Amino acid sequence: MKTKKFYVTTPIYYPNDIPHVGHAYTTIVADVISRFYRLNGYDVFFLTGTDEHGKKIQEAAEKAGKKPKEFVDELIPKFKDAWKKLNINYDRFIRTTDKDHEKIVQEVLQKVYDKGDIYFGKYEGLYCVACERYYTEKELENGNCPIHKRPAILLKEDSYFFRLSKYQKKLLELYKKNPEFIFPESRRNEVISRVKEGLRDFSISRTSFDWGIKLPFDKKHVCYVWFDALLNYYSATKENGYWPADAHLMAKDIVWFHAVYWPAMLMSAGIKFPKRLLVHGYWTFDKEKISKSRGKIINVDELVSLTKNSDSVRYFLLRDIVFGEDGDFSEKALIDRHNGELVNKLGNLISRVSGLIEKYGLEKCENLLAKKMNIKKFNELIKNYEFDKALNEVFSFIDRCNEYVQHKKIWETKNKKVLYELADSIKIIAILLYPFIPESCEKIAKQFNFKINFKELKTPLKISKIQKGEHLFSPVEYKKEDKQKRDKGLQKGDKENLQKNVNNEKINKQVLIHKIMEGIAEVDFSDWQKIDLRVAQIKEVEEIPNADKLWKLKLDVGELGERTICAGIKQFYKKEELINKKIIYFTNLKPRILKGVESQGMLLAATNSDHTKVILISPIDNNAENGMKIS
RNA sequence: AGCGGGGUAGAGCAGCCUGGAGUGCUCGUCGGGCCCAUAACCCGAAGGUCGUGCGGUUCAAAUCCCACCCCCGCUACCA
Repeated sequence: MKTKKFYVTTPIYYPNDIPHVGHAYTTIVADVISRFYRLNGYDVFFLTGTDEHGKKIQEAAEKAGKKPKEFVDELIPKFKDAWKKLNINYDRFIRTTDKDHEKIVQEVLQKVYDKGDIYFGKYEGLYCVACERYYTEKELENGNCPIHKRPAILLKEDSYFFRLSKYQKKLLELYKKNPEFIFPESRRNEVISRVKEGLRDFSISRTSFDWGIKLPFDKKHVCYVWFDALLNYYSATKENGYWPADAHLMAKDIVWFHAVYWPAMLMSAGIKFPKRLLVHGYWTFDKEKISKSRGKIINVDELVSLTKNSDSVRYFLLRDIVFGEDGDFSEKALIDRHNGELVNKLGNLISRVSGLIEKYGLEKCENLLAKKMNIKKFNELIKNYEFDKALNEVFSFIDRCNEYVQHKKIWETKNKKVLYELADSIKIIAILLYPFIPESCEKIAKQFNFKINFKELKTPLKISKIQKGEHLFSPVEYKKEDKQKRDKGLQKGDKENLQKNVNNEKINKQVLIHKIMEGIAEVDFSDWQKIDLRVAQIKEVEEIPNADKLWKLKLDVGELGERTICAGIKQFYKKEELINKKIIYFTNLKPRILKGVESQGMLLAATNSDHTKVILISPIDNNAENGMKIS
């Protein structure tokens, strides 16, 4: 009989990152899944790795005075060490610089090119001349380069594009036919509704740097990010037969690429799709977004050092949140679970039972206690990725065991049969928990003399000499009183008290709302001063593809030069009506990209409540000069 | 602005899809028990207008529908 295969992946990580709680979570989940399926007799292949190409790496390497390959070679151990610390048992660590990967990427590129799904065009992006690089809207600060504080300009570059737009229908069919393709469902719905809005072709090559895989049909170009990166999943298993993947693990930020780009690429190349994308949320740290710049990053070393136990970290991350949703990591939360659940419940149970057995011994009997553990339910929960609930099942069984010791008063009765039931139950607990906390479970197995596999679950534990041994987990003291946190708590409490007082005094809610509204509506003069309004003249009016409400306007703002904005007035004003008109322009509104065009501010217009009427505001006197300030 | 997620006891959550007494979990608080165990473990108690609407559907709403308020996230050629 052929054993069933199971192939699970993590995303490949950017090697210049420090492995932090987010990376750790994804990778641990993949490890838990792979260990679980292995225990169940599947032939598992577990892939992780790094994404090593691209301009950023090239630049970082130059800065360090190294060749890119040399540079990344030095970064890889950081990830491998992190995974070792967390007991991640992967089968291959793929690097996009691996020769077999590069070869396969080129093969696929050629296939897709031959099919006519790649065409030559121009890439347009926001470019800082001083840095000689493109920035994304997010990276820019008010449209300015974060380093040079000067505006980024729109620049064009030769590039090859992948015809993503061609695959809209086929993708929608894929989602419809395979509802399980994207998990959880909310993500699936999100993707579907966005794909329905239409797809834009995406650029797959660059000529502005050369640290990447060369396009087989044009050696001047190197393959750019996603096309190269996504293919790792396929290239790692093309030869060994594990493809298609059963589960791609990832955080929600890269769902779009995996749910849209990836299957479209595979369709084009005539390759089978992966079966499932497992999408999880973000981890915050003390309720704040994890970011390097704000110093809110918690790396794997720190993570493990908090409880000095990698199993605690693995346990915490899987137990604390519902898979798919966002979670908050805090030292206190980790330590609370470590002490409360691992030390006091599991550790203590092992300790007291092994101690009693050492003193009184065992006598075989039927394990009635085991009926309280629903193994079938546990398995179902894991197969549905409900790790928190699965762990809860085991931990309530641990509670039942602790209760059993208590109620049976073993220290008085010295009942060897009851002790046997407990020992056999501990065997069950350790086997079930093994995918989550492998190191501790192996210790238990050694202490109680059984093997960790699913067959042993049903095989009664054989009698052997059991000794008390060392503690599985040591309690950790949580010391620091975070001032900030206390302050936050106070504020929150105050707000609630206020609300309660308000209710008690039975103030008319309408009056209250009115008062609040007034408070919000009041603006300090200093707030007003932040707003820069100017007279501007409309110089050009252009269409934007696929935009039925927007005009792209070029404005002459006098001393501020020329600016481009997108204005939602297409339905109200014709081109001719706008050209050369003087308007009032809000210059320092945060720029944003609308339909692919950066809008650097907005114009002022009057509008009625349902927005069916829009009237431009214009200086009453036509000799108002461009760039004049409104104050 | 659009889309998604959330608002349940002092704190953190689950329950909602598939309606059935506010059910459950963890921490904290209070009382008791036990002495095998890592100051652990066991039993019990207090504590909630389930964001708002005396909103709608229903015999029945935390759960389904509608409106509103507040928080958080995402908005694609970015690792």
